[in-house]
Amino acid sequence: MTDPIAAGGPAPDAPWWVLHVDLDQFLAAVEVLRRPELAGRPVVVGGDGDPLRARQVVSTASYEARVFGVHSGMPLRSAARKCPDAVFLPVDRPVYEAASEEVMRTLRGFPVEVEVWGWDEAFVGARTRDPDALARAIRQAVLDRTQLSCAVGIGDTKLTAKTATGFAKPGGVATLTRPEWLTVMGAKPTDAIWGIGSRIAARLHALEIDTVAELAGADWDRLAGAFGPRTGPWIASLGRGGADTEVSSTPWVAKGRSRETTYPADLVDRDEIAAEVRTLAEQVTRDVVAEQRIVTRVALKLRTAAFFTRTRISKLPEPTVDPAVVAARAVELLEKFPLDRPVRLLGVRVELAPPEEPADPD
DNA sequence: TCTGGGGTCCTAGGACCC
DNA sequence: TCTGGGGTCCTAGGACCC
Repeated sequence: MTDPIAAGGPAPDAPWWVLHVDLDQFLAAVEVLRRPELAGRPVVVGGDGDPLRARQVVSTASYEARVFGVHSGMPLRSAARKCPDAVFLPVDRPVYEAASEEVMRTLRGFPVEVEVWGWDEAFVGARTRDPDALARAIRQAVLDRTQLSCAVGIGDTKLTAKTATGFAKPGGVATLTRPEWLTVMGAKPTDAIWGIGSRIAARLHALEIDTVAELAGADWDRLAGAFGPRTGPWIASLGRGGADTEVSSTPWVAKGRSRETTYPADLVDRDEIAAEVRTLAEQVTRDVVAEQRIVTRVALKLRTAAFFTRTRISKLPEPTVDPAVVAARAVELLEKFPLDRPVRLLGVRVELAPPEEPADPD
């Protein structure tokens, strides 16, 4: 029952632990909170909430909906087919942002480092002799303050902590450390590792590396040769439970911002395409100017009806905050595309100058 | 199942300069 | 003058994640 952190603050000479906090079915849970009558019902959040409209996908499904095989990334129409009785709701970003902020504030109430990883996730770093008590205290505090349930993974690296969370879901606490890593993960396929997706798994397979244990035993130079000087060693370290133990409360600073739209019907008219590009460019510029940031590069993304995606990017002669300048450059980039195919998606991304250092008062 | 939107980091290759 | 090597900047694309 002793909880050195909750009871007496941080323990400077205690071991460093990495905790991973992951909110359960976050979007759906927030929606149920604001509409208590939905409790216990299958809830699907995605797109504009219209399950009949094409080209929209599920953002989050409640556990009641997951039972029917509904999961994130699935087209909304498929979800509707699998679970016709589900309640379909539109994505409401400001509400999730506010709920997320409340959760993160709760975490920061502990004497720990808090590194936010999106709306529904954070890493927590702490020196403590009782990480399990800390994890349970965090879970309880989040539940008390926000009525939201989370799972907490405890580890000695970000990777082990994140992996432990998978075993803790929903709403529990689990621990995994590097000494136990191979016992628990060794027999699993390489893409069970956070950071290794289907493409890298396929390339590893070509090297006759199929399991986590095989990856752990793989030759580093061979991996560096196959994947490059940074990616190779990084993949090798993942096979052993990862090496990243750093958790930092330093606020995240965006390097870029983007706005993109998949259109319900393909665009074919050049002027219409240009007008949409202009709109996206002006929007994203307003977004970043509101955050007092300055645009240095402009990228245009275009996806055809056949799902062929290409990007063109260019650096501005000088940084700008002028939506018209960004829009003009984005439209210029459009000329680099043949525009001989129907367009399904357009996106404008801006890259940003590092924020100004706060002025020295002296 | 016809496939969203918003991010990050890494690699590779060409241009250009010394 | 027919040929090298290194460094930096820039763009395109790949891969991953939530």
